[in-house]
Amino acid sequence: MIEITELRLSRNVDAPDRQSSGVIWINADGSSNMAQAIRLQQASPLKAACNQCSLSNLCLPLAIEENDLDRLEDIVQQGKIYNRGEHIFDQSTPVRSCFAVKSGSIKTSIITEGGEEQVTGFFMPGELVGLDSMSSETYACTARALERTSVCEFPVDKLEELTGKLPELQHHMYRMMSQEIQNSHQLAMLLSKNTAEERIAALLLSLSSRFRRRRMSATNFSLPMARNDIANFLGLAVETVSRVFTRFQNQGIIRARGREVELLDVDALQVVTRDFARQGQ
Amino acid sequence: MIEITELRLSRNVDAPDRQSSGVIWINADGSSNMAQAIRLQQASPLKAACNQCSLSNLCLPLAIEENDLDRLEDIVQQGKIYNRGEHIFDQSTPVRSCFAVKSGSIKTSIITEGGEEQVTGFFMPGELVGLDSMSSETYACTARALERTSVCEFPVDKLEELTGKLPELQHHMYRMMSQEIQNSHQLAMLLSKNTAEERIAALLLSLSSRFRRRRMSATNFSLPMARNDIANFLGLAVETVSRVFTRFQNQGIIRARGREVELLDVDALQVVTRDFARQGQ
DNA sequence: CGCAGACTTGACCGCGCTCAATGCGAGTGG
DNA sequence: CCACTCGCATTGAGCGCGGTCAAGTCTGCG
Repeated sequence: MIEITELRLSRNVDAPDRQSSGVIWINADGSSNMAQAIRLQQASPLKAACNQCSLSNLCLPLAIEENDLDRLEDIVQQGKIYNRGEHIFDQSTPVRSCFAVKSGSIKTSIITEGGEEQVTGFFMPGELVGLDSMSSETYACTARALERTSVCEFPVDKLEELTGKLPELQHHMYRMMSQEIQNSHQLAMLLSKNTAEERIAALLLSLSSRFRRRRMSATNFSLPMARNDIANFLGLAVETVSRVFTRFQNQGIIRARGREVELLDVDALQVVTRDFARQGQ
Repeated sequence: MIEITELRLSRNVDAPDRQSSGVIWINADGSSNMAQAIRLQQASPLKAACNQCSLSNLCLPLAIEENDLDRLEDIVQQGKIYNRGEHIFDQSTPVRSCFAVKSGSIKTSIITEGGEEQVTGFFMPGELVGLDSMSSETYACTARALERTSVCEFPVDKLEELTGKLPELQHHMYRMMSQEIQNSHQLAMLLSKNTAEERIAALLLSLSSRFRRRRMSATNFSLPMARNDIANFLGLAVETVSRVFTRFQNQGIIRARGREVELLDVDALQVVTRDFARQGQ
């Protein structure tokens, strides 16, 4: 049985990531985390602390033995920050790295010769961006930050070298890449067979399950992307997305104000996505 | 610049594959190749001869040094034959192997809970099937032979083990898998943005370029799949596919009788696929 | 020869796109 | 503080592409 709730990368996520969000916060005693951060960086300039990362149980470290973890930490560059709209990498430029989202979110898209954009995916914390360009000459897509976003960078040449030495990591890479293929096939299926309502219901459920994995509310979250991106991703017009949202709202299935969304009737959403399948049997 | 001509796996192909087609032919002198084949198999029961395969320059051997080739031959099971409609593997069954097409052709598809089928790809000689299930527990799709088809089988556990030892092979696997992701994204794009004519033109061009790689005619070939499969793959109704074919024929762009197709005006087809892009700039 | 499955063709209609206007919230400057 | 703007989201009216339904034609195969 196939769950349609995974439209994007089932490599998962976890936990509140306050300490990894790249935000400087002020403690009650007036101290901030900035001083610590600077001291940490100075002590070990590029060395990351995957073992202390709240996402470690579902990011790449998940596939690695405790004692091999430092080998991964040797190659990763941690904690780069991108502001909303900034490019993490650009289509057709030479591939250097793939990236793990630490906090925030990323969208990837392909630009055609004519300048048309096609959004190919949304990436949430703990998910890996750039697998579609792994071992390629140039990036197959462009990755942009949807909000203030912090990422960990894995140079592909070093990553390849490491996976050659750590069979479990290699296995994990294969699994994630084939997952990526499957997700893309699921998307293709959604695009070719389903109505606007079914597509949007599927997306909402996908986001919901991905928020749940981060131990955040699965029914109450805010969309990281604009309506425009949703429409583009799902092969719809913006107006259609808007109309479906209000239709769902009138039916009492969801409540939406701007990007804030509340799922009031998850079962109903699941019924919508399976609607087209019912007549099959 | 992105070519839309690659809807399916750019891992390529080559050459007439008469000797690898699994067909027994009779020579002018009355002798056949069967005796030789049997003798060969007896001499080395399961050992394949990748170095003698006409597809070796574009299949997996392409990534391997001459002297390492026997290590690949050790794990491959060569020359299994499937008749039209037979299953190479089934969705949701445990993953054992991925397969390279030697001759014939394969379609892969996902079956939903409701019994709906979605064709996810067509595979021609030299192309690798099953990458979407690499390192998974169970196959993500079902693979069926579209005609009499011979394949080489690579057990995934042994393949993984081998890629850990041969960095170039690992690199090649990554590249093929990311290609697969890219192709699937291209398909998603086609499905979400393009008209029926554009989709079909793109498919014809994709097939054309893949025939050319096998040093066969790029303008004169016969479709391995039924109209039904084309429609399903492209997210269209069979009737629409039919109508577009006749429309193209009336415009003098192609000539089609049943599965036999002749591309009369390749440029016109390319214009069709780029049509939607023109208004972008 | 006759049947079944694949393909083609035609008539009709609905979903979702297009075009256009309006609503709304955030940021900016007077 | 309000007025203004800009980007984003919503809502409405009209229509065209492609799906559906229904015949009819072609083709291969027993």
